[in-house]
Amino acid sequence: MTYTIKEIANLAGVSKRTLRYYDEIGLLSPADTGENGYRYYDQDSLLQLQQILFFRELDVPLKDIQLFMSRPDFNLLDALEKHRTVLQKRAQRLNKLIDTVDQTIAAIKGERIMTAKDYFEGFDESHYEEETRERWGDTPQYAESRKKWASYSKDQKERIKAEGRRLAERMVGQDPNVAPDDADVQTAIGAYYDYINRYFYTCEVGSLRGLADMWVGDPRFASNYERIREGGAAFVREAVNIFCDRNG
Amino acid sequence: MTYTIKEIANLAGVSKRTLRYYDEIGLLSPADTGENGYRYYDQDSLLQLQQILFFRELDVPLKDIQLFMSRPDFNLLDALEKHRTVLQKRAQRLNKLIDTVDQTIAAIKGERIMTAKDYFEGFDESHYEEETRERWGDTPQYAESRKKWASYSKDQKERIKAEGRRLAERMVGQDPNVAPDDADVQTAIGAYYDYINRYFYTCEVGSLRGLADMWVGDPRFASNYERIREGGAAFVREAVNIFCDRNG
DNA sequence: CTTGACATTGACGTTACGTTAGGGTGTATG
DNA sequence: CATACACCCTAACGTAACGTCAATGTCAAG
Repeated sequence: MTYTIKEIANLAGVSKRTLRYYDEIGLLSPADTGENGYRYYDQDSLLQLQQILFFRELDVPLKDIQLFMSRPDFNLLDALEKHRTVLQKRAQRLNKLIDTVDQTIAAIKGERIMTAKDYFEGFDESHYEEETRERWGDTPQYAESRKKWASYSKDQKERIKAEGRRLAERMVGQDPNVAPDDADVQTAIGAYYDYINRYFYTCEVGSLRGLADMWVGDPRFASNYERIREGGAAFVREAVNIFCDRNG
Repeated sequence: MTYTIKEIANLAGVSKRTLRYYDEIGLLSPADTGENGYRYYDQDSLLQLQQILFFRELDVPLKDIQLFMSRPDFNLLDALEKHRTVLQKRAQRLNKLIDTVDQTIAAIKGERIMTAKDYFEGFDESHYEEETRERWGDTPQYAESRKKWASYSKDQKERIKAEGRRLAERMVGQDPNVAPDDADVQTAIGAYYDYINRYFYTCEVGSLRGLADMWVGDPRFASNYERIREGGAAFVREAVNIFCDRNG
């Protein structure tokens, strides 16, 4: 199923201009571009756009969204659960503001005394943003990947993302007959490890185990891996564990 | 009680730059400016800033905020109650988004089937903004005042607001001895009526009754009027009724 | 084969500030 | 009395995330 730009715009409730802009900055490229230059989106574009809109809703700058979603350790389920808690915080904040409205009304009617501070209860959201940043990694690794990422051009980013997809696919092997300790597979994992260190953040070999665990639950990886072999993600996890045992 | 720019910024949780900017565009001028150019704010500034922040929270453009708060029919209590309902709508919307998160998680786990539209439930807020506009008068009068307002320079706006305050004060009379049907008072009301028609929107004489009713409950007018006479707002309302009876 | 609803790429405009840069002010302290 | 230091100012440029033309190409339907 493919969608024209207007269809996806109507579905998601965003403007066509927004989608072109997201394409322009490399945040959301169409799945396919026709001979005529028309943009065509697919099912996966929809999920990506949904993620983008969740981040945007939470006031994350588009550049950061791009980084988060490109990082090797980005995980859909994890992201959704983070969105959930931040959305709840937001709802709490709105209720605080409603309280402030009520108190102000009462104060105007003379039924209540308020301090100057009370009039602004709920407005200052700085500590919520703090939490968001914390959640999305205000860690040294995050800082590092952010810095690196900022130095890449749009084309470079595009190429890095593509390379990530290519390397990820190589890890599952060429055909269903190879074993997890196959030399090619192990080499591919090493290449992926280098990829992370080169383009994102410095990490230990052991960190790969966590990533491999994630991939098992992530439909974006799973569906790709299943095309090669049944239980593709589990296979990669096994291979990664072997790699870590040998090189950790 | 006066506040320096830093004090008010800390109280409200906004930046000093924001306050300077609001001064620059004439949205919130300091109560007083020192010889040295320092901005000094007072209690009333706090209430005004709170209003601004409520509007801003609801994504109302600063230009519109300025118009709304300058209009003769702006009423604090009314505004607060409108904010309240819109804030509640927002909270509902957030809950919708949380639902969408949960559904998406369930869909990823294969526990649920979603249509393309379902993935974006809660994002499109256009109809909420519609409501906001409706509430704040997507009426011919609103359109008129908006158009007029847009044509004024910053200085003109400043002068118009000042004239409004001046005319409003004149309506309560010079001293506690004059009667509501006093010639000067009635002239002042006529001038205020002209003021509305000239600078904001075309209205019937009878519309003044509604305004006068509002003023009785509005602390900003009340406190000004009380300085001249006890029950100043009620006095003005009576005078306005007489004016409408005679000129309606 | 034209009409009308689609699509495209520039390119400039806008909002609401953030961010220096360069400099004056006010008060506490050595 | 100087000097540190925390505060204030204006002026000016920069930015994010699009909105809004303008000029042009494309495609399905009548």
